[in-house]
Amino acid sequence: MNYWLMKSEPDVFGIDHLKAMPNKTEHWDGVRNYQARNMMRDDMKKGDQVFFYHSNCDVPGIVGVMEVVKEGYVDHTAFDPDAKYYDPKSDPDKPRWYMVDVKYKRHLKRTISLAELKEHADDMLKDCPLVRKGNRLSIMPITKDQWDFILGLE
DNA sequence: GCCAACGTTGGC
DNA sequence: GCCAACGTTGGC
Repeated sequence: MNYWLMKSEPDVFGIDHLKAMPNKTEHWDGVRNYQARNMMRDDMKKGDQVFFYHSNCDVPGIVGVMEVVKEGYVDHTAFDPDAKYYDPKSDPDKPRWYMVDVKYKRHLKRTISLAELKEHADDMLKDCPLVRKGNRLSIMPITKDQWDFILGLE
């Protein structure tokens, strides 16, 4: 089993939105970055555990846990001219973008803020892109050690 | 294949 | 709202 972190803006789609979905499950559409795409298409497996991270908000940080319930499949919103993340260059015969389905598991007891995580940027989280300046990856792998460490902060 | 220009992300 | 960092685009 692998571990991940996925970012989303709470104003657009936050953890409470996910929890409110039917079956507490939603497809993670709209990712238009190749690195993140590759992870969803190739590496994220059913049962993998995922941190839900809130970005672009008052207190950016990890707010909860979710689980991959459907592995990478074509992000059809790329073909929809009315969709926010429409990509005219993505051809249905040769799709460019993929997504996974994730299911809400739980909120953390408290938000583990980016500021707090950065306190460990030189030791436990040294290799975690999240705490590196200028990081813009919206999906990133988390090692088991990092995962356990972060949950230990809760 | 290089790289400048541009757009986006996301913390602050 | 600002701006640093970085990915993408497109001219050459």
